[in-house]
Amino acid sequence: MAVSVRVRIAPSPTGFAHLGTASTALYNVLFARQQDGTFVLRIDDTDVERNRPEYEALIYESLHWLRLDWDEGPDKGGPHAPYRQSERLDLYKEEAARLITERKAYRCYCTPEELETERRQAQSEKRAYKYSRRCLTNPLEGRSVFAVRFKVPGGDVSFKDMVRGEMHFDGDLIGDFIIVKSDGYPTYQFASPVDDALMKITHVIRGEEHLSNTPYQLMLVDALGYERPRAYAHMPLILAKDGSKMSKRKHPELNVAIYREQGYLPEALLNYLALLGWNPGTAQEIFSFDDLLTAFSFERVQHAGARFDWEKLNWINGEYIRKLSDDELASRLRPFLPQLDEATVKRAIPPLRTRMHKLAQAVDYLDYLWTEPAPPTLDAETIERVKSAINVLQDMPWQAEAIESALEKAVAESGVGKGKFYTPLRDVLTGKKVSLPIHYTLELLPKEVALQRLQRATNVRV
RNA sequence: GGCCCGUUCGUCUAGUGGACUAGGACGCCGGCCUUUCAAGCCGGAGAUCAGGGGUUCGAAGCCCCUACGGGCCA
Repeated sequence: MAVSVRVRIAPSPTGFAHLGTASTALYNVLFARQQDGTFVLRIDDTDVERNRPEYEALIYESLHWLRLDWDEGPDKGGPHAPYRQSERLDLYKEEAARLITERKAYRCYCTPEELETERRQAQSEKRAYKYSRRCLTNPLEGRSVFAVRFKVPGGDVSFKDMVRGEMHFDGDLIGDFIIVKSDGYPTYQFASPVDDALMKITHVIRGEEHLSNTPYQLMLVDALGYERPRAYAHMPLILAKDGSKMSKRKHPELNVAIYREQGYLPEALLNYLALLGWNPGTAQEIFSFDDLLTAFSFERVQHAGARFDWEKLNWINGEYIRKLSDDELASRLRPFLPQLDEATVKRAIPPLRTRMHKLAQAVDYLDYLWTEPAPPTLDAETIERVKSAINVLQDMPWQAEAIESALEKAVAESGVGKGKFYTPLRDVLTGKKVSLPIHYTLELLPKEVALQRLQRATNVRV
């Protein structure tokens, strides 16, 4: 009987929730659900300098928003608790001690300066640098500060990558590396495979930046006598628009929170993320989560990094917005329009829905409802037209279609085209060049307010 | 410096040796619709498949080299 699949993500709480975390989480969740497996959230918070508990909360928040829920984690518990690496330090120490007794690791008392010298020496001789093993072969006396190094066994290290196929690395090229730093904290290279093994992770799905770390971790897994994960999957990186690596400072799109703030729908973001680096081999572009569940496979994942493109995301998001029911759209819009009551938001939806690629744009179309625009200066001719509009609107049921036909009559009588007639009205009502169709612009405003804005405009002469 | 991964329209990509005059999507351009802006519909431009050498009757796809980009280790 096959052991059930267990996957995990292990984000570090070092700042805002990262887009890469969302992307990796998506692939993990898809695989877990496809395999009827378990998705684990582990917090990698061993970097005491940079980690903060409030950042951990941001990770939860973003994953919840995207509905990428986990089965085990620090907040949920589970059979392999604790799920925070900072609470597992004793464990890493024990395992490191075990390796030392078994002579698979050793204490290294070299100072950073000494190591730097070694490294430079190697470089000047045009040799690939590997630690000299001085502390193994010729231990120093009288020092107390040490790190723990893994005694790399070397040899061929192979593993299965679900994206790239069979991978081979030459372990002889890898020098003895540090697994416990001089401050007593484990390195990523050590804590990660230890936890994966102890948490019975069967498939490691992570970003491509970890591909070359894999042989390090595998040798450690073997040395510790653990079972290796059944397979890995190294996902292509998300790159900036110019193909460079994204940085927190220069690329706000790394922060998952901004998508919510700007009115991207979580399901649309997920759809876009799935398409960055993966494709189904068909013409389909829009995928619900369930669609992804049936269509996704690692064989169809791209091997090269993909650039992030706002335009395509905007299009996908617009597609999702247009597909939402009126009620659903209204409720999603509410946080963006606290100034408006529910009924008004609902009435705004029909003309609004095709005009947004993100929800925050509703504000641009509707803020005239709570912000009085500056009255424009009109010429005498235009004022006459505004007056005729007032005239025809005055005894009118305040309803879009009725307004439209009334206005059309006024346009016909004015002898000018709709454009010439409506543009000043739009300006008077909203102060903008772009708005919803004029009859909706009017209808959404309370009748007295609309008439009063029009009236006021007729008083300002050139 | 060593090792690893990559390179098809501006972008995401299809492509697994003949169906490739290299297909789709976003974006762009033009038209229709139209009171503005969108949406929608119709049409168009856009890729000597990073470069070179091989293998083959035949290469975007296989092999080698080079260039460039990215990652990891230090």
